[in-house]
Amino acid sequence: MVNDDTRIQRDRRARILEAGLEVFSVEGFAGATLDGLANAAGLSKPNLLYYFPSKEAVYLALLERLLDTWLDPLRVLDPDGDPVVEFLAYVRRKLHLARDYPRESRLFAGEVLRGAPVLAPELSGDLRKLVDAQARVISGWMAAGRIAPSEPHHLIMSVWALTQHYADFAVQVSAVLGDTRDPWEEAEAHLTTMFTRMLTG
Amino acid sequence: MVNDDTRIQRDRRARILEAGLEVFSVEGFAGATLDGLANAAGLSKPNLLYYFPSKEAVYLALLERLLDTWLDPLRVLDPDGDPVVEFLAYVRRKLHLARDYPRESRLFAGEVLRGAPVLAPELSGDLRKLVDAQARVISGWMAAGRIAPSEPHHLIMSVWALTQHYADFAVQVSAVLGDTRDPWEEAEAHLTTMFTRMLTG
DNA sequence: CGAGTATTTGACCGTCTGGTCAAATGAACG
DNA sequence: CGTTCATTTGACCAGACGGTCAAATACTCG
Repeated sequence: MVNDDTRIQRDRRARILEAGLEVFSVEGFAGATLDGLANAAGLSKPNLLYYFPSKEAVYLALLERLLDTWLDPLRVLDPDGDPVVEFLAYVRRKLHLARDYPRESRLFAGEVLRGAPVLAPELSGDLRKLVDAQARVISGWMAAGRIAPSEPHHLIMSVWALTQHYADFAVQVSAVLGDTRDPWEEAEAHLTTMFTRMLTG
Repeated sequence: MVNDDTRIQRDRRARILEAGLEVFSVEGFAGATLDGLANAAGLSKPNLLYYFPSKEAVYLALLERLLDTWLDPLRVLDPDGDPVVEFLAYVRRKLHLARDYPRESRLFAGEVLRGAPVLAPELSGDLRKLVDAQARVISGWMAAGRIAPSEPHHLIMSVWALTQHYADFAVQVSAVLGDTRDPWEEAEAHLTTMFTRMLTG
């Protein structure tokens, strides 16, 4: 049969990856167990291993998929648009990404925290190229006097640091703000203010 | 003998905590092993357990000690000083803390990432009080028109997010900046610029 | 239906891990 | 020196963990 990917295979793999996201993002790679993974996926352990050869394979597949979903919305920075509008749109996109995909954010954070044993090559490869490209656009804006000068790479990293913080340190954010407030809504206002001032000098 | 803590006990406990910091900050609680811990401390496993009853006890002792060293330099915000100078000094203090104690920073980050199973009470207790106090000082400055208005809690969290980022995501920072640059020096300049603009509107 | 393949599972295994224990060693002191 | 207490250790254990395997079950299609 030429059919290489049956409906059931797609379904099981998807469920395993979903479960993996849930488990790895909370327990970390070391803390997660095959039993827990299988349980969260609603499968028996050997059944899970029928679809992925090992725990590490699930983790790898997850990280691989992550980088796509994660970096893709960040590629668009139109050099010809209004710099402040463009940049603020970028900030909002990144913030919404953290808000809507907190597990992905934490999974990524956990990897990098441990020294990125798996993701290191991607970081100094694809990621760096992406940042360099955006830094060039921003540099252009600054050179043209359209936004206040600053260090573009650090500016971009500031966006990451600030947006991811709300996802990765959600517990701390809630503890500090209290339960009655909406961190994400406030974050959007705050970051808008902050980066507007940063860019307009 | 009235002496309840011999020289050798202090030494061993200190070595264990030092080893724990090294190991837990890289491997996380789940990833760390007693053997690895004992090895890093230069002790045999049962010998380590002679000083701490369990792996968790080492972790707990570490987190407990952490909060002191970690939050203490952040208490000083003089309401009567120059707001921008005061706040920038705060930022620098926090940045140097992250630079000089990256393992502590990562240990803390790992805890909070996993939902702060241990530290949660402290976060909504001591930490929140500390932040509230500082937020009040900042609010006062804003009300007096001495700095541009913004949300004080988020302003403070921005400092944390940005400074810790350079320690917790050091691998990513290096990957993005390349090996020839000095992240910490650049970070200090960048954060000075950023928060100056933020505060002066 | 029946043959053949895809999927699922219970039982099992070797290894690692956190932790125990009794015995050995070392230090202090009269 | 001998006694006493603190420290250290090799040997050990029970449970968890990652992973295997052969057998059972479900599914597909002629």
